[in-house]
Amino acid sequence: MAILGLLNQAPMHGYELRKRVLVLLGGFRALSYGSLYPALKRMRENGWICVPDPADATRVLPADAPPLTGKRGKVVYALTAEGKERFQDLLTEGGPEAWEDERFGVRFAFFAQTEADVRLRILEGRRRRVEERRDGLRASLGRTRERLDRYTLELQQHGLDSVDREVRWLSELIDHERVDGTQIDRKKNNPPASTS
Amino acid sequence: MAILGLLNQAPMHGYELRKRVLVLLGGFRALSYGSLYPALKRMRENGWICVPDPADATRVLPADAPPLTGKRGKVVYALTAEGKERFQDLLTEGGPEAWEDERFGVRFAFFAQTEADVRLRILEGRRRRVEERRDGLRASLGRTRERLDRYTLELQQHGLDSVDREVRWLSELIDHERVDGTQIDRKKNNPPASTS
DNA sequence: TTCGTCATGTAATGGGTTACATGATTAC
DNA sequence: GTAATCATGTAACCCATTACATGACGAA
Repeated sequence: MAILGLLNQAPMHGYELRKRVLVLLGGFRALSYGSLYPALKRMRENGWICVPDPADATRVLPADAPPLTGKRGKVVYALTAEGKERFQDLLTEGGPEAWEDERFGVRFAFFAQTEADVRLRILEGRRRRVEERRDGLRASLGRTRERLDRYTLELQQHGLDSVDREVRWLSELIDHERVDGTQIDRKKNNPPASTS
Repeated sequence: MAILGLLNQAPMHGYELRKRVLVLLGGFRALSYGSLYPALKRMRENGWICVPDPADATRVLPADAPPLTGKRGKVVYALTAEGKERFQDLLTEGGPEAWEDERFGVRFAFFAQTEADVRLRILEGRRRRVEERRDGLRASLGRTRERLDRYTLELQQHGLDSVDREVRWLSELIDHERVDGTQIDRKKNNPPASTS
């Protein structure tokens, strides 16, 4: 999704993509080349992305052509129509896939392009998820507080504080969304315009 | 390390181990069976853990024996001498392996059994690591603040706040360690007693 | 007696990383 | 000219998950 979303903003080559993904996800850790390039290959085989001919932008290089052995240059990728469609589909998903830890970050990074109702659904789902974790942690901490050594206690407490903070953050975002949402709802009586 | 450390506290069977690991790591996510049991198998082959005969605790079941097909019971694992040694070695590690994200949590969970100087080294390494991330994030945020949409900004800001909080947490722990450390150093002029 | 949870395990699969190999371009 | 970084890719590997298969035990 990160790749599709970035290519949706502008065509670019793999190396550039890698740096952008890194920033997008908060500089936590870069995608390795051994992961990035095969992914691009697969996406190309799936027809989601293509390599426009630099000499003639109306033409697209065939999917199996350009090893360009010996002299490799930059390979600029662009989204195809299917790729855009696929990205739009991902943008519409509002189920658990969108709020579990692995994807929430990427999902959130493209919130500006996500419909208001989907945003709200994801934020609420995420909050429920994090609240569950918080309650579990709180319960376990309450049960075992006496038996734990200083460090384990410290670790669990810090973990609890962290999820607590995340819940508050999400709640603020949700409140904000609700305010914006009602404002918009009052303005438009027609279905949400698909601003593609 | 989690498995070795838990078995170092008391022998137990796989299922129990799984629950304990979950609590140890802050309830984030349980180890899957497909990961746990093969790991136990490997550790047994390595001679780190063994299965004492329930009928006669002085005897140990051979490593290849107990599929017990048809009627399987609980398989209680215990650390061997080599296993304890291996765990002690892990406890002594104070390099990057100990402060990178993947291991710091587990490492910290066994701090009560870790020497004071190793603890300090790990905490300082960890802090450096998180500070680096914070500075990178801050710089990137400063550079791109104007061009970012509300949500990306919100995400990066929240990330920055999180690492900031972690740095403060680590600093408090380090201060605390330093105070305790000097107190202990004053008391004992002899090398640190190995309180095994 | 049936449902939930305890309990152990394997096989297929997926997704990532590391290490390697190559070469272009830029800055000093 | 040479070091750093840009740039693309492959192959081997590691490690975890999912899905599956089996069965014991306690409570309703």
